[in-house]
Amino acid sequence: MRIGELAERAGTTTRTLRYYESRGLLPARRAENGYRSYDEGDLRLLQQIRTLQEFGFDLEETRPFVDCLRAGHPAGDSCPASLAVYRRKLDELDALIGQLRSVRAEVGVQLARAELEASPGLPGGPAPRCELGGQP
Amino acid sequence: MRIGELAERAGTTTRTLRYYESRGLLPARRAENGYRSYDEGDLRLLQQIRTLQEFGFDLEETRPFVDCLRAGHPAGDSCPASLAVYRRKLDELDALIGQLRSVRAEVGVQLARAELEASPGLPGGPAPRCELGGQP
DNA sequence: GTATTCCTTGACGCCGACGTCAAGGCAAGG
DNA sequence: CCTTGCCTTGACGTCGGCGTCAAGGAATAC
Repeated sequence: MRIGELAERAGTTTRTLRYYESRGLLPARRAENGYRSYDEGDLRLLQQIRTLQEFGFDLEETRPFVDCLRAGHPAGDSCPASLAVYRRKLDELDALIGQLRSVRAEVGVQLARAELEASPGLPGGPAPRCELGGQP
Repeated sequence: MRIGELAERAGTTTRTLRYYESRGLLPARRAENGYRSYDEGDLRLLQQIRTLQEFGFDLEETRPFVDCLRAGHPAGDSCPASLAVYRRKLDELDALIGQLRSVRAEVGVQLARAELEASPGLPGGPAPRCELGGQP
């Protein structure tokens, strides 16, 4: 099949496929007229790449999976190098999620504090007195 | 004070300050010789920007806080526009954290499955038979 | 004077994963 | 023949937040 059909079947664009090829990730055979030519195996490679990309993997991180498939293994993650990428990604995700939760908590605190300071007294009720060390 | 001192006191670089000025975020008065001139108020504005940046706010998102401070309010988040940014950021963080947790779970599942398929039998023990529908 | 250090503006570089436009080739249909 | 639609390579643009270099002016120390 040609590049347009492969792109459509994988839900991506021809530009993306040429980009992958330029990165050495998905090289293509050539027809006599110079057109790129792909087969079902290439579609599987491409689907592997796209799946990992959707998970937020860098292109370079998908390379072990692609190499693994091309080496004849049944799945992209049948090779130790792919498992190593999985594990590294899990660590990255844990670290990132931890940071984001920390930031979320801090922003939440700031919002609560700012809202309190912005409402010195609500209509219909007395404002709570929350000064420190107070026995009035 | 001049740009170098302000940058150092805020823990950033002169390039960054000129960039902020180019974005209209932190304009500077000029001394007679053309040098940028800042005061303690500018340091406070800059600290506000830097704090939010460390939280992952875009530069544009810090603008309401800076405007609020410049309008004479005691804190950058004393204004409704700043609170709105806080709330929007909280929503963004919640969404992002949710996505990342989902991805983390999925990657974890893939890793576990791939590890299982990679170890058809451990040395020292019989491999667990987990085929479907089996009464041997 | 001169050496040093600060300051100025301007402009290009970077990163990742492509988007977009340009100029042209090739195949098929009418 | 002409049009349409696919394909080719090449090259520049995008986004954010600066880094880095270049060429030159200004203030201070010696």
